[in-house]
Amino acid sequence: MKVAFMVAEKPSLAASLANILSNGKNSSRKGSNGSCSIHEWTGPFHGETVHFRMTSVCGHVMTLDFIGKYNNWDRVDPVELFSCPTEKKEAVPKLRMQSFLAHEARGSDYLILWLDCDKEGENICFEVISGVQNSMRRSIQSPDVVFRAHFSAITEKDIKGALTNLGKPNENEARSVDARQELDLRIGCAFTRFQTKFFQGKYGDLDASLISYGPCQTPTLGFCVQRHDEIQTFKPELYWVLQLVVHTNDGREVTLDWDRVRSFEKEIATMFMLQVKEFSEAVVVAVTKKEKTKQRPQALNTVELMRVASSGLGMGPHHAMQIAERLYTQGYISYPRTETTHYPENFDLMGVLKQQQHSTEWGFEVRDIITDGISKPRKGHDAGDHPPITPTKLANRSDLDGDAWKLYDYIARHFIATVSRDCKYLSTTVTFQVGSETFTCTGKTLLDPGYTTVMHWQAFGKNETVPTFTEGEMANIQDVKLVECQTCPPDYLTEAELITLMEKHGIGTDASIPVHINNISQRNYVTVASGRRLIPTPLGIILVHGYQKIDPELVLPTMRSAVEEQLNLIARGQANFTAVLQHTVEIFKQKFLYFVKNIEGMDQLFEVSFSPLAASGKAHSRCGKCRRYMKYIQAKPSRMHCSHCDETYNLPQNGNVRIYKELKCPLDDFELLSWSAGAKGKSYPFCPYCFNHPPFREMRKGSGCNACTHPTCPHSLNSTGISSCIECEGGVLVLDPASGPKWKLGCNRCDVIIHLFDDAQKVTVEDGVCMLCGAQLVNVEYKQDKSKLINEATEMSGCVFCSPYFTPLVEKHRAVSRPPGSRAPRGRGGRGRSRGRPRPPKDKMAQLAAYFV
DNA sequence: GCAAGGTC
Repeated sequence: MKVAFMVAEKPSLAASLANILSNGKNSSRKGSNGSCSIHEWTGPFHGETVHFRMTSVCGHVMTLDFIGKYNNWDRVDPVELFSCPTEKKEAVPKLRMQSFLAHEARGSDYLILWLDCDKEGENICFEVISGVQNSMRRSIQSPDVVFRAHFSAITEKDIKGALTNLGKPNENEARSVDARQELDLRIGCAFTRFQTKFFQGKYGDLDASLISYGPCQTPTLGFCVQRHDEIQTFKPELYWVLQLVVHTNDGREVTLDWDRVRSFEKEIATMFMLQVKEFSEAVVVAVTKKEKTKQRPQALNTVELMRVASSGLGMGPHHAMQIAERLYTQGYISYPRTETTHYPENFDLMGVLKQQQHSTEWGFEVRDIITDGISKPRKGHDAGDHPPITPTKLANRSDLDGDAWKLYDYIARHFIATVSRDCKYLSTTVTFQVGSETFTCTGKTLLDPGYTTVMHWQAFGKNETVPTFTEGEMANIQDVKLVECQTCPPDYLTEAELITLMEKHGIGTDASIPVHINNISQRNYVTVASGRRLIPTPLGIILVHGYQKIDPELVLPTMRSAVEEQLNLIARGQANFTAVLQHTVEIFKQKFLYFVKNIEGMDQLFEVSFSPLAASGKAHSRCGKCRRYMKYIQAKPSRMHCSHCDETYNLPQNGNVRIYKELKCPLDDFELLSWSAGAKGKSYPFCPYCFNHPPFREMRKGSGCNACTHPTCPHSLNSTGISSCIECEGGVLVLDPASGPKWKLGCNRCDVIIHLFDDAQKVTVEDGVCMLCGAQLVNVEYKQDKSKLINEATEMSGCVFCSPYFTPLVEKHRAVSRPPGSRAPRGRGGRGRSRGRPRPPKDKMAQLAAYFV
């Protein structure tokens, strides 16, 4: 039987498609990469019965990067990034997606691509094709091997229709994405590296380990700074409002609105007031009643979800999407990333509604709708991706924790609102005449709350009704006065407004908008204030003003769409890929060169707000070259700076740096420092000079004394190493001599930590080795009354792994805040031998040799 | 250490 291999963009879609196409009769198994599943069934295709095998990727298979040597920030001039070679790498190496696809496609006759129907999806089609091309039974060049399914909704009609009407993947669209990737990479990285190195090399209090530039994040920041500038340059203006208070016939007071609203000239306003003051009564000249409608919402898409999460629930878009993702994988809501606000024609609205009818929160309202019949949802926009976001099963408050519940509550209420009636009210406007001047008052009377019973935050307040007046009635004027007011500056941009601006200008996508907002906040360009308003920091303001000074296009919101217009030429086959790419790269290279040449313009702004390196930080430890104190700059990235030598030395990050007993490095005379990521983290002594300029070939840049191969220095690996690491290949467990009284050994490669001899006064590594395992012996000393040794001994030597009297005092851990991607702890256990000791070296020199293989 | 775009 022939095999048709089919690939979707994500595992959930593969499952839905398989279910539809097989009429629910498919078998499923987990794929070798642990993330993707394979669904199989037999069915008709091209006039015969074939075996269908459907799986998915997880988004892009590949990612673009510069070839290795161009990733060295110290040796590469950023301008080279506009022309240097690039390569495609696996986007998530641990998924081993290429080999997974090649394996599952083996021996297939047809390849049917079910990727999302957008340009990114088209690009992923070709990533899949290149992954499976050697696995197919026939060449992918053959005309009837590779097919593309085009679908605009995940419905039975659409999906089955797509299978019987297959097309071909669109190479032009895919190529336009290739071009976009290359442009973003070259432009973003060139500007980012240049700015970062330039300003970090000059200023000590930037508090930013990275000063990034990007075609999406920078215009995003631009919006926030633009509002800041509007606030700063705002000049308040005085204006006057004529306020009239009349009596109703039941004795209440009503303040009326002046038809002229306001006057910016006091004399004129005063003149009107004097005219009105001539009268003691206002004539009711008209009472108009009009039925008005507040429309129920359209079906929910991602951007609206993020807006409401930010403005209504106080959740940032990034956080909100993480929670939405979780609700989705737990089966509470439908796929949360979609642009569509229109339910598919055959969407089972009643089915979804019925799931909610026993809710303790909104079951009552739901049952009402079921009884009265649902209102047809408003027409929305169908982007052809996923259906709108809806609940998919009932959750009660106790099923979900805080934010997850808040988000689910909103999604459910929003859905119910879309099938509810509109809110209807009567708007009554009473018009009063006083001499030449007209005044009004307007009130609302609720006729039908409709959807606002479930979206209760949109319901009317109680005091919005207007008192009854009848036409021709005379109302007593209680008071006439002129109120002096001032125009107010706008407030800072809310996150919700920013999302709207980004959407409007096509900056980012529904999936990347939260990422860009998160970026500008994490990079310290904006802070999130109360009400989730975004206030730019001095750094953010200077960056934007700097671009505006040198080349305003760099921060213009139109820049992204201008580039995309070029890319669309490729997508539509109207221009040659290479020609467009070269042309656009060249433009940005010229912009880059101009920016570099004129960086002084931005630097002048930095000078005003930031302090030069030489004036930053606190005197700390001595420089080995000039013997003067260097300054410790704490702002990210923390550094040491010698103002006399005008040198900056990088430091290990994310921990505390202290002076280590005023000891010195024998090689360069720099004062030794000790770095620690806290009591449960890693720690080691280091020389600030060797850390940046490793003295030995085998020592990597960014290493401490625990990786130094100095033959005699008492702080080197040679003197403080105990044994090869019990977990990783090639690492050595080294005593941190500065860690007491919470003594610890740490691996100099991985994040294994061994806590030992708590509260001991002194721990030293001895010359001898353990006869059993070859580890260096250790000597421990306790104060008399603090001894934890057997018989309250104050001093003892032995092997931390093999000496039985030591084992109760030794405990293995993993450093907290271990780097992402590292393996999870494998449980407690101090004795390496228990898991099969990985070849303990026989002696110190062998140990060193083993370390550097 | 960098971009933006997919997705987990």
